[in-house]
Amino acid sequence: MISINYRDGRPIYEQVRDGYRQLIITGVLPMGSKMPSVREVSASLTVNPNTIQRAYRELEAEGYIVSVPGKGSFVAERGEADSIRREELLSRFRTLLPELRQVGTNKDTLVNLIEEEYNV
Amino acid sequence: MISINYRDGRPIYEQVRDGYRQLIITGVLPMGSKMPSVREVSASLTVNPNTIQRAYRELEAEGYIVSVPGKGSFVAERGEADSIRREELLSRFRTLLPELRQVGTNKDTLVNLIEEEYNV
DNA sequence: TTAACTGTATTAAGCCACTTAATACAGTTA
DNA sequence: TAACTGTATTAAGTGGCTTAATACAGTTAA
Repeated sequence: MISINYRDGRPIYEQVRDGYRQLIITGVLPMGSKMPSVREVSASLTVNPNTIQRAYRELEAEGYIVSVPGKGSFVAERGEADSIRREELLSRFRTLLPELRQVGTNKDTLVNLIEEEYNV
Repeated sequence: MISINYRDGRPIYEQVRDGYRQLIITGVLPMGSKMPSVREVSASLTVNPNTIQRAYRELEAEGYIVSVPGKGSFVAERGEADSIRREELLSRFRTLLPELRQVGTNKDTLVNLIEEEYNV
């Protein structure tokens, strides 16, 4: 379902977390669908179960999945999870702007990039 | 001159590097001016000299300062350094856009943030 | 009911980046 | 000459990430 990159400096649990978050946000994993079990992901990626557990724990804290002992983990209803994530991304966006301006980035350059993104 | 935050998860050398880069970009440290010596910063922040040396080494690699053994480190001419940094920031900006869109961020929200930033 | 699954928790160990520490060397400057 | 500068090296400590080996409780299908 997802893949990890050992040359990536980021911890494996972050790569797993971000990978599944992306699958959920893009709708590849629809609401209510069952996530692969911790042990399944662990086996398919040849990674310790504890590492996957940590990724799932964080996804649950973010509101993207719901874990039920004995049953499994399931993709949660979105909405609140998205708004939490949106604020996080907007915060990074706002941080980026003054820095871009300081190094001489043109305003139109940025607006054009946005136009391109939304005109697809 | 700058401060570091131990609760921040980022390494100290990154905080020092980013802090001085900011001082240079904003013009607080003008072109050609002398940077505080590695030992001075080390003493004022109560941090090992090697840690500061690493921050300076990276700032020099980025083109923001020039270090001369025996004389000191000096703020370099900007231009090339800024363009390297600008591409770095633009890359992050481009990465952020599809993610923001996916979680339902409105295009005008982003454009307005840019307008505000540049209308100051 | 039993067997095989599920999430969850714990303890111990290893690895590696970051950091500290203690020196050392060469060039510069007052 | 003495005190500064950047730079380099080696050794050790710390903490986060990861692995490993279990264990427990709840769920589910045979």
